Amino acid sequence: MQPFLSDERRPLYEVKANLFKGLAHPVRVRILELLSAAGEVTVAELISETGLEASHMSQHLSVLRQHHLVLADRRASQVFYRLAYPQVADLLRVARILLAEILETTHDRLVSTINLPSLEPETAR
Amino acid sequence: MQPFLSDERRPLYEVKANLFKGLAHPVRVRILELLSAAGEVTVAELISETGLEASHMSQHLSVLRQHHLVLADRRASQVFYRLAYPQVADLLRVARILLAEILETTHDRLVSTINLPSLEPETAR
DNA sequence: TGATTGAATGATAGATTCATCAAGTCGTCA
DNA sequence: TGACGACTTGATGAATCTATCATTCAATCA
Repeated sequence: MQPFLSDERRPLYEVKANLFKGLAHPVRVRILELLSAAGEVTVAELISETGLEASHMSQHLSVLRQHHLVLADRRASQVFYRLAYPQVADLLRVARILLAEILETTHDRLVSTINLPSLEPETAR
Repeated sequence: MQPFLSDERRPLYEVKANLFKGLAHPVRVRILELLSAAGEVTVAELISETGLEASHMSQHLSVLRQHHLVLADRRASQVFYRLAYPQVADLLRVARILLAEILETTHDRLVSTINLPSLEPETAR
């Protein structure tokens, strides 16, 4: 495993693919969205919000930390997480825009597939 | 496997994670970047550009198609690929911006780690 | 101090993804 | 037609990732 970007000679597309790997899990996306919305959240809140087992949550948070996507700091007995950069939220936003486009197009295609090749004559109308 | 977004009741963060999965491989990022830059590229060009084995390239192209990220069309004996949506290029761009930010911060931290806790007195200068 | 709660780490089996090779499809052209 | 070039699909072992359980660490408080 080498989710780090330490090696500056690594081609950009590898580093970029690596970033996407860090985002490639529903739980991690969910975490980042919660942090985007709330600014700062404790692990306990993340757990109750997602229903995940604590150690499982910790593992995903660890992945996000290794990818430099979130920052943690401990205050008293709790650990608070937040986005490491506002650009992380930008990335999620742009992804959502792309998905909206894809879903719309796919939906349209589906609808026209249903409507056009019908062998029956239009009923009523 | 279900890289499709057919199920509209699926929570958005799952669909989003799935999108990122489609992007989570250096070869696929590379392909998308080539398509972003050139508009339209044949499989043969992608192969010679990346040095990949044909079947391997095909598999990655298949993943990208399933994720609705690229479109293929056959003209004569060759198959041309292009981005399915300009927003795909946007996503790559935003990722690059985020990475630049991360790399800069990481680099700065590294430099200050090297400079500050030095026990030696500054040499010459 | 010892017990308790919040969180991280280690270990591991099961699931997914990747790279490679063999085989198949589709179009062109001799 | 049939042989070749351009791709795609299928199958498979190796590598990676995920979910779960057990253990450990860190801070609070009785």
